[in-house]
Amino acid sequence: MATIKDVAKHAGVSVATVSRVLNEIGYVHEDTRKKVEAAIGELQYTPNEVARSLYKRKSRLIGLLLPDITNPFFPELARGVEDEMHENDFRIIIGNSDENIKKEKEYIQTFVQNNVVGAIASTNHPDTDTYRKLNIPVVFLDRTADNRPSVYSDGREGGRIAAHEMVARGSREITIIQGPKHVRPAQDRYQGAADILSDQGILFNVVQTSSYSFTEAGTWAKELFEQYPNTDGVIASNDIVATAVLHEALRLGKKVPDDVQIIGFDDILLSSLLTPSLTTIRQPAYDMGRAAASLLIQLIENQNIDHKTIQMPVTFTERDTTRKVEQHG
Amino acid sequence: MATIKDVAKHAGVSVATVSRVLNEIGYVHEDTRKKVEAAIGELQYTPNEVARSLYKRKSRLIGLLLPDITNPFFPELARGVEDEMHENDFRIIIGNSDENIKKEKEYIQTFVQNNVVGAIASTNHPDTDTYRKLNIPVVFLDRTADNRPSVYSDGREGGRIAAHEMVARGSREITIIQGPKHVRPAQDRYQGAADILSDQGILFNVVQTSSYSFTEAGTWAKELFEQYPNTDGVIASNDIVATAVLHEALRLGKKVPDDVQIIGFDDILLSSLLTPSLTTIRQPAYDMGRAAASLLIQLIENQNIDHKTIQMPVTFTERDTTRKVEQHG
DNA sequence: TTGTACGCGTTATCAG
DNA sequence: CTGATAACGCGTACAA
Repeated sequence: MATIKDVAKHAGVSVATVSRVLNEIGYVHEDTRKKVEAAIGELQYTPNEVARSLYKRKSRLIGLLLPDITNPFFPELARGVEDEMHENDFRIIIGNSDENIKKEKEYIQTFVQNNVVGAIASTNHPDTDTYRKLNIPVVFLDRTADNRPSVYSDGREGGRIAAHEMVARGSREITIIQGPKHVRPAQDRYQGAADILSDQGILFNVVQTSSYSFTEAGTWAKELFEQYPNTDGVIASNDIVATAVLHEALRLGKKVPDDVQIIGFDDILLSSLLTPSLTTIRQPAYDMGRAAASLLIQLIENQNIDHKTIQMPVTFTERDTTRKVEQHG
Repeated sequence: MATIKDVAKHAGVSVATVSRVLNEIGYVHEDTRKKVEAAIGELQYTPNEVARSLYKRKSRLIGLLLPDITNPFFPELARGVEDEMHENDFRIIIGNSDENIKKEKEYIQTFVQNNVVGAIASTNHPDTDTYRKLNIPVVFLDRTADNRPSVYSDGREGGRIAAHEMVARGSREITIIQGPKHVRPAQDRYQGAADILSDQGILFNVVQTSSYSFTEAGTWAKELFEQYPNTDGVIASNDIVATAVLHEALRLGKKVPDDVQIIGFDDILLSSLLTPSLTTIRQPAYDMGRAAASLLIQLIENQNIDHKTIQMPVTFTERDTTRKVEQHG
């Protein structure tokens, strides 16, 4: 790898001059600029980001911490982040936390050790010292923190919509799957749904789950129908769980949506491909990723930020696990 | 952030001594070690990886280049890489290439600018200068390169198995979906299947596709059944395409697997959840990621490598888009 | 308009 | 066993 020194020698100038043309700063004569540029071309020189980073105490790297890239929801998020960052010449160091505080802390630490200029984290523990003591901007994505920059979708509203639509379509004994207690968006969804149902005086059961793993989801789905065999509507905490419920319902010989309606959350690719295809509350995952990246960049560049918190809209995506509502005049 | 200098001052020693205890190199008196360690603890000091990287001209970072993390096959790969790397204290800079040579080159360049010690790339263009001129080890993952370190699964054998099983289950007018021309594993699968079918003198059609996007897959699926309405067996280039074919077949009122059998490739989560669930040739994606990471680490540490090329086995995963073969005595 | 020299935080060499 | 100090590649005062 050629260094700035090589370029300087090759062009017959000093490193300072090379640096000037590189960074387009200060005055440099047109002729010498040409020489330098020629040298850069010949040597195929590209600046060493590490040296830059050391000197400036900041890199062009940002850290992205996700629970598990293997969960279909997160790649969308990640891709949104990546695209926006790439367009702005930032690169990404990525890590999977498995919702494990220790791993999380470890990653955040190596992020700072590598001089990242900011981080995007999807964490359930935004209020730990890990983040509080950080002196780089952090945007919380999906999993929210009060009064901290964050991008998330309106889970509560999503829950409300789900409940509302399900009732409108005739379910009367609804079961809400509550999702992991420590996962805030899951709780928001639950709350929203529960509120509506309570308001309308409609009976509902609650099933608590503790992870998003598909195999475990199957177990809970079984329990659900054992405990509440008469459930005629299930509001799941996400599409993975909804899928497990759908499979179990079908396995039990129930007709979906006639015997039991199901509404998921997220709208991952899978959802539209199931048979019957899954009605769900869609989160704009890709756009959330982009928004988070965009917000982080603003934070990094210290621009004035109006809204440090961005809530994205959620949309009812009607498919075949819910009944059609009659079109009256 | 505390620096080594701060620690030195705090402990009343020189930076050299701190460096020694940090790196456990050379002699250092037990007492002074204690002092230094105490200082490190109090100041919560962690070494600046950037400075280290600058001096040593190598970091603890590796680059991971994937076509598109949004394609369900790649997160598995990525996770395998990440887990293995994490266990060995390497961190990952990730990039999506979209199979775009320019983007690819750009990423590789920023990888080296950041002093990565190695890279894992899933690329269709391993033979470009981008990689040839690189003086860090690169492991090619999934997409293979001759005579270069690589990890891939046996696509040819997979194709053979698919053809064999499909014939054994009675299909007589088979259509092979060939997958993008520039994607080597797709061509291997095609070749394997075509070989078997030719050998056995069985008629087959070929449909060529040019991407793995799901929406486009739908179009090809339509074309397939328009052109070859009597097809009674489809060997798809991957599970995404197979899913599109399944949907189209069902839409046309065909019975699967009675009228038409379908075999996919990869075994992504989706496949087991479809109705009917998808018979497929499974690739051990996660393990492939881990193997690639492991191989790269060996390359980095310059250990003796016996097999620079690792071919992973592929397994026939029988589900419900193929008929059951009779169990004779 | 250009060059010299220092510092970013570390490691390694070489005296002591 | 420990401490100065040069060097890694770059950017920027400051001088010329």
